[in-house]
Amino acid sequence: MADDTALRSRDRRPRPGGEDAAREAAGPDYVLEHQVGHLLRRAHQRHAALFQGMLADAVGSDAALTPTQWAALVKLAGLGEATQNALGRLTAMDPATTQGVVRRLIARGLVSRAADPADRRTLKLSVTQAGREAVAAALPAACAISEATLAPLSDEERDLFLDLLQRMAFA
Amino acid sequence: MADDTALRSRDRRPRPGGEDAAREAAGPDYVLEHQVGHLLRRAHQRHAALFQGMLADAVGSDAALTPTQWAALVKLAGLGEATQNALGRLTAMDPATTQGVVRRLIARGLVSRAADPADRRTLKLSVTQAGREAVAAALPAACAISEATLAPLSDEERDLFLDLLQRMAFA
DNA sequence: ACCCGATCGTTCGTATACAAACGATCAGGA
DNA sequence: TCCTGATCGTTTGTATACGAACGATCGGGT
Repeated sequence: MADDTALRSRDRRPRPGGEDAAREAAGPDYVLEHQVGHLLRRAHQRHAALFQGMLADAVGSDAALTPTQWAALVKLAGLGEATQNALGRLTAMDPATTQGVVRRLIARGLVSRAADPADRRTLKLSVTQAGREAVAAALPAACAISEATLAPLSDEERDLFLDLLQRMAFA
Repeated sequence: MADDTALRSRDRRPRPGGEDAAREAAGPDYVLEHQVGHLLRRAHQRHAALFQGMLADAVGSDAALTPTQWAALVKLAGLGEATQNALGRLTAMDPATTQGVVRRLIARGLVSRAADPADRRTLKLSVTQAGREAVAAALPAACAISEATLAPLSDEERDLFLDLLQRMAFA
């Protein structure tokens, strides 16, 4: 696997045209750290780290939920009842992902499923009493996490950022 | 997608006090769609979809790279040479993730590894000739993808958004 | 009544992403 | 010298995330 076609990476041979070797290698003006995609990924990573740490501190690491699980649980709590795929659409998860998330929530006793006699394809999901208590217990932390994620910005910047981000997300 | 917040909880008679059932269930003022974390996740998803689609159109679905693979490849091309973990740190991947990404890049012949006699723990990575050609081939698409991701925003908004996002990502 | 396209939930395969633990190696100090 | 802490890359396990394919079911049109 270690073929030797590699070790000519640094033969910087300034061509008469004047193009620079590093620019030739990485491309002109393409700085990874300035690309939206990379910045979105890093910001999302930072939020996920804050979420995991702060929620575990608030409710205990054994009762902690992932961001995705929290999204599904809160959404379902607000709906009262929903089909699995419908819940997935409202939380931006595809059916395969939703299946895993819901399965873990059920395994924890936070969500229950029931067959729908009117449509035998679907599953009616609802939040159990333990699920409602979990939402109530985690809610203050969830708010604090959103706060902490936005901490680098001033109040006016937060409003502006959220507005622009929303347009980026739902375009 | 018409989101229906109208679906209220099922058997709820409005109490004389006036408190609403959905608020009681999901918590007051916590609207998932307004949380930074959720918006970051959706925006990141949208970018990933654009990336996959546009890059496949540009270089063919068989030669396409994932956003993470592209980040590692471009970064390594700019460095000329790097250790695996060092490359991971520069692209915000932990060692376990980096290992998988680099392994796939090597399997495609875009990156090569060499032992470092000075430090037998490390692996020196570099971009192969095929890797440099892949970078050159994908670079226009990469720029177009960043453009397309920012398309919902005006020019001034883009600058502002990137500035705020950078502070969110690197705080 | 039948058919046919759409939707439901599931499964498989692949690719991030991270925690945790591991052996190997390095660097520095007693 | 030896020891000790740090770093390197790897592996395992878990959790998103998505494409693709699947059988079951629904609904509409004929």
